[in-house]
Amino acid sequence: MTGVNPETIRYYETQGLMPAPPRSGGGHRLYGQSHVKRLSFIRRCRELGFNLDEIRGLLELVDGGAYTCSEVLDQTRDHIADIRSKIRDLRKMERSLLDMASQCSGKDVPDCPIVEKLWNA
Amino acid sequence: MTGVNPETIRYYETQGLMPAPPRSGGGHRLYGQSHVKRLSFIRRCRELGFNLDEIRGLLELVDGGAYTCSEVLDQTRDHIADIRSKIRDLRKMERSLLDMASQCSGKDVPDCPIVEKLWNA
DNA sequence: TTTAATACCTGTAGCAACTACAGGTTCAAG
DNA sequence: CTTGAACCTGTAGTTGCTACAGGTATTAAA
Repeated sequence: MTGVNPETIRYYETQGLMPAPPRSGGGHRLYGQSHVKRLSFIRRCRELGFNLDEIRGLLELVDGGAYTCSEVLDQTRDHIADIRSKIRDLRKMERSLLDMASQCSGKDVPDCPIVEKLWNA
Repeated sequence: MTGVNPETIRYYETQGLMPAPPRSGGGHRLYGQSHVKRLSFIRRCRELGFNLDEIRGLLELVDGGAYTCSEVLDQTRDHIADIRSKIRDLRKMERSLLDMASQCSGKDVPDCPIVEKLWNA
C-alpha cells in the first residue's frame, strides 16, 4: 500500500519510527489504517531527504500533539539549508568535471588531459 | 601531505587502490613520492564525487598505461550525468520544501500546514 | 643512554539506511 | 487438505570511512 519494503517497515520498528503492531495468533504483524498513514508520512519525509533522526524528531512533535508551526518551520528551514549545501557541492563538482571534459578530445589518443589534471593538479 | 587520514590510506590499501608499500624493520609503512601522487589522485577523484569503484577503474586505466581520451571521457561523462541526476533530485526536494514552507506561518500556533501536508498528502 | 611522547601496527566494531539471505512458520486460495 | 506465497527472527552484507583496544616502533629531549 505504501510502496515500502516489508523489511524496511520492520527496520523502522526496530528504530522506533513505527510502533510494534498487534500480532495474529501465528505471530504475523497486523497493521491498521494508522500504521499506513504513519508509514506514508515517513516515506514522504524520506523522499524529501530527511534522515531517520530528523523524521524521529518530527514524529515526536506530532505524537506529542503540541507542536507549533514555528518548530516545524525551523526544522524545515534547516533541512532546506542542508539540501542547498549539497546542491552547491554537486554543482562545484559538475563545473570542475565539465571544465576538464572540455579540454579532452575524446579521441582514441593517449595522454588524456583529464588524467593529466587529476594526476598532477 | 595529502590531508588523508592514515586509517583511510590503510583502508585504500585493503581495497586495492593503494599498493602495499615497503616496510621499515619495525613494520612501519614507508611511502615514497609515487604513493603521495597516487593518493592525491584518489583524493581529487573523491572530491569530484567518484566512488571507490570508479576510481579503481580509472587507476586501472592509468596503471595499464594504454588508456585513451575516449575511455576517460566516457567515464567522466557518465559521472557528470550521475551528478546532474542527483542535483535534479535535490532541487525537486528543495522546491517541495519551499512550497510547503511558504504555506506555514512559522508562528506559535498548532496545526502546521507542513505537517498537515506530510501527513495527508 | 634512557625515557617519554607520539605515531604507528593489526584487528574489530561502529555509523546510515537499508537489503539479502537462511531456516523456519503461518496464512489463504483452490 | 495441500500448496505456494508471504510472513517470522536473526544475522551478515553494502559504502567509505572512523574509532577504538591493545600492543610496538620511532624519535626527540634530558
